[in-house]
Amino acid sequence: MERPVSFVDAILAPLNDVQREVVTCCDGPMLVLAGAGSGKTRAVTHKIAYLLAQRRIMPYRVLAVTFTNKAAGEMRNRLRSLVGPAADGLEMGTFHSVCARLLRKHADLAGYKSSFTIYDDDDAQTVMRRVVKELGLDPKKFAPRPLLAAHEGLRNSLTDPGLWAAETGYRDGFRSHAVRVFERYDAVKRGYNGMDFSDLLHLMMRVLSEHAEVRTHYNERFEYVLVDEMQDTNHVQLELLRLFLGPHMRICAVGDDDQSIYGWRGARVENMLEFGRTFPGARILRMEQNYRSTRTILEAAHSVICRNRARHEKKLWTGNEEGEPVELFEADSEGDEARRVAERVQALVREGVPLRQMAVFFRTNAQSRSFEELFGKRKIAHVVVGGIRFYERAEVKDALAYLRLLHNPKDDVSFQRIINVPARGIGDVSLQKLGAVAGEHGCSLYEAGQLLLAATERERWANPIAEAVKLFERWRGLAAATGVDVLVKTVLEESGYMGRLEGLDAVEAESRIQNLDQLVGSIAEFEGSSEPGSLERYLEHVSLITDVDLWKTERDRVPLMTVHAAKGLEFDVVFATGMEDDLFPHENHSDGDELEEERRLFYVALTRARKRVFLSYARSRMRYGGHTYPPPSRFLAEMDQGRIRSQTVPPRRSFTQAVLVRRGVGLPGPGQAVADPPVQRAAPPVAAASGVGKAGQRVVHARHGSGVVLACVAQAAVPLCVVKFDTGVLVTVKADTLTLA
DNA sequence: GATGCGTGTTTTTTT
DNA sequence: AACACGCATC
Repeated sequence: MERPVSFVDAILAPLNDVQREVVTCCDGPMLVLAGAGSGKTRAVTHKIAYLLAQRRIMPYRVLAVTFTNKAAGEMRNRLRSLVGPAADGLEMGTFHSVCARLLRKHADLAGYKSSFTIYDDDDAQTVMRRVVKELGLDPKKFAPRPLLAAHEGLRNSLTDPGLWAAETGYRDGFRSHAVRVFERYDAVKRGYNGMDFSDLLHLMMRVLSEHAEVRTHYNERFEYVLVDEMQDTNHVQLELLRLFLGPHMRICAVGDDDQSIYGWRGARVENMLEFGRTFPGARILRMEQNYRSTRTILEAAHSVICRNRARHEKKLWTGNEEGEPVELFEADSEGDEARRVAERVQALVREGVPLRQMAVFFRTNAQSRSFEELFGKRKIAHVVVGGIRFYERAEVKDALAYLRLLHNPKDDVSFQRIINVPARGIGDVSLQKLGAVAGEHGCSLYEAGQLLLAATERERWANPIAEAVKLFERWRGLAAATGVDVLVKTVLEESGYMGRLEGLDAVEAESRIQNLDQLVGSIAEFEGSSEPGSLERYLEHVSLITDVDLWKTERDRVPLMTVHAAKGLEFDVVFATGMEDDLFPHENHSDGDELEEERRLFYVALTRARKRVFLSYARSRMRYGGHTYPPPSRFLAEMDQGRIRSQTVPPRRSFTQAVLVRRGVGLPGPGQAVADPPVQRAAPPVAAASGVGKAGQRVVHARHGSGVVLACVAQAAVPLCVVKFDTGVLVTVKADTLTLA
């Protein structure tokens, strides 16, 4: 074998032919269709190294967009080992973090101050609720969640709200009211100097498109742009790419249409499929050799994904060994499922598989609980990745709200969150009055508080506020002079927040204190946190970080996560759990394009595994506060049955095949049967005069029409039923409002 | 102004 | 089952 003779040769040496082409072609637009496990991260990393070493591009002239901050971090680490400290100069991160960073410089052009706060979903809901109330709309009809979803959807797809409101079928005025809400929502946020996630993308786009000089600046600065996970970019993100590039078109996008799982968030596979039209003259390369999984796993995954209609025909191949069959087990309940998974985990540990090389996947966060409980009992070291995020815990948010307010005094959301926590005698009435003062002077609540503090005399209600502001002003001085680590500790102590928790001798207070300690610890770890002026960087960091980013892979614990969170990761052993037909595919996505997305999600789950896959489903599961008895997932039946080893004795014809036949999908090839038909045990009897009270019954409701009972609970005099109506809505209603169909 | 109870809604996935 | 909100009470 030839020895690498130069640095560039060393970059190219470990690559296969396609990868090498990806790395060395740098002149025009390029799209890489990279299958799961085909070494795309390696290709992209080496390409960046090549750009720096061979093309002599300055690091800060390269923009690399990744899907998560963790991916960016890992890429940077790998680059460090290739090119050294030059890696640190790259402009790299998620669309959101890159935009946030750049917007700090151009905030004025977007009508903001550069100290803007980034609102998470929770904060955004608070603002939305306030707006709905202010406009005098019915908060039941205009719930914050759906409004935010619609608002974000419009923005991500670059849809004009006016056109949206005028769409036929929505003449009841709901949409036009909604548009008024959106406008006010945006204005209020701006007044608070706060941005939500979609603002980061949207405002950046506006700044670039409306200010030619800014656009030209970045067109010239970014000589090369790389995008990972192109299949999960949305309309604004594509627009941002075009604006960043300008005329030169030196872009390399990497993606896999089979792994597009964020359609619900506005992601458009079309961004990838129509890449050649968007960027004329694009080279399109395919990476179809898989280095990750066994042949069995790839075959199994392919046998399911190939049933999707909306996809490019392609098939991964591998030189890896055939490996073990995919194993399937059936459990009685979610507790039983957790028990069986735990047993396998322990068996694998005895075989020498490290815990961190295994992973437990599920479709919804709620499913993590049974695993957490059981793993805890069995002393199996584990970590829940995602779910209730660390930074979303109330006490952590409180602490951060203090910091945010210190940095951005216009942030009324943070102000209201903590001004009376701990209690300082500032109630709703005082806040109303303070709000009036703020309205009079056209300033924020905190600024109004500053006015009160400065006033020579004031009414009695204003005293507690002035006192609080006085305290805050001192901390603001401290913020300018010391690091974030010292600042939080001081704030938590002097505000009495810690003291209040310590006084409360509930078990819950204990864990809150622990979380705050952890927060302080994590701040201390944050790079440069002890330098003055690091507050802004820290706040931006925490706003955009996720639990996946935070997850410390070096600790030997089994990660528990949703399949969405598992994107881009790989493990020796994967447990894909909850393979039931209302959970995975999710009941809200059981046909059409949405079903195809669920199938891709299933494909993502399987292709995370290097060596082994264990699938499991439960015959009964607690959901919506009652029992459900879902059939096994149709994906199990779609899978090449020859690749499955079932732990239960196969019957003549499997239940899953029966499901498939019933659904009119073709039977899988002649294969081994899948599993016993689940015994449809009768749900515990729930009395109802009408005879309604069992999962599975078809019922009729006066308002919603006909539907199916998913679950029943007999907690009140009249049992409650969770009904999935044919219109698609899921509602909890009293059993006596239903009649049997 | 704080606490507590009852009621209604929610749960899909996340930057 | 878990949570948020509203209302009533202390």
